Amino acid sequence: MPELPEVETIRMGLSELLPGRVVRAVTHDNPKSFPNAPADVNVFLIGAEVVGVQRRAKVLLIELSSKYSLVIHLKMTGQLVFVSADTRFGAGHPNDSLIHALPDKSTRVEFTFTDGSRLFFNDQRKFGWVRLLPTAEVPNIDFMRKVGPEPLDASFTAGEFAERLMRRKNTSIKAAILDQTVLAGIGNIYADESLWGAKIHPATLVKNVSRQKISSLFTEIQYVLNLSIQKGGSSDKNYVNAEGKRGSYLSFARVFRREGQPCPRCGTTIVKLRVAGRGTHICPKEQKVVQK
DNA sequence: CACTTGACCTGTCCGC
DNA sequence: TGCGGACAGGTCAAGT
Repeated sequence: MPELPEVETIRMGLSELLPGRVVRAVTHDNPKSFPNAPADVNVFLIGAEVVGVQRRAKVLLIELSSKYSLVIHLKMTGQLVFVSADTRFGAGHPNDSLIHALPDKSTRVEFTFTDGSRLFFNDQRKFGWVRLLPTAEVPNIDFMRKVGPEPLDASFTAGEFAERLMRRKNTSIKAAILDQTVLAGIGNIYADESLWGAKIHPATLVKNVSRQKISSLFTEIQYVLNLSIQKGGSSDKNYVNAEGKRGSYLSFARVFRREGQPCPRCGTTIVKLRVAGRGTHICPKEQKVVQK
């Protein structure tokens, strides 16, 4: 669901759509989805102009002229969909990519801008959240202090990757790369895809993965993340971009959700198992658990 | 401290 | 057809 490529796709969309717009009104249906005090919202959100949109790990940051920022985590089923003032929902209209009208029953927060356009935070399962924080304090929240480096930053090296992995040397390699404090942005889809690319069994203990395989995994992680950003991310059920459109990475996926189909490299039937408490997809011939 | 499991939610699918 | 249970998977709290 929303992992680094999906959140990055939304960020790119929103950074074209939001800057310059001024918030006129905010409504929310669920305190958990937007736990801020109403007083803060009235003073620092209403009337503020969007300055820019950033991403860190799987978190979106919408920076406001009030020196506050909206910090948004989509968790599993979150969506951020922008709708212009003249949008008509449904097939046959110029902007008919949205399947149904918004707000819908999953809408948790609705932002209305002064020009009549709107931004919807939809979240079926209510795991995601929106917070309003002083921009200067964002780096100090727990999540930001603990989260690891961005895998697509030019400064992130295979050496640093290996070093950070070794903090989790007695756990499975899959659990380690899903750990956001090791590196940022990997979720279940890109974990399986990159481990297949590097021919590593997800249950292999980190300490038993060779240096060469770790280096290969580093390359594969960057490859699958970049490819997915190119394809607009992975849409399973819920994910859509800032314009309500789906991404197409899953039609290029090699193992994820492809149990019963042939491995694209060797033709062996892909199997699904459970590793680190998650559904996990592998080629059983090419990905073997290594023990030392 | 290192690591694993369960909880948080809602919707869908599968077997009986 | 209805109904219970498993499953989906990001993160944090609680347990071993």
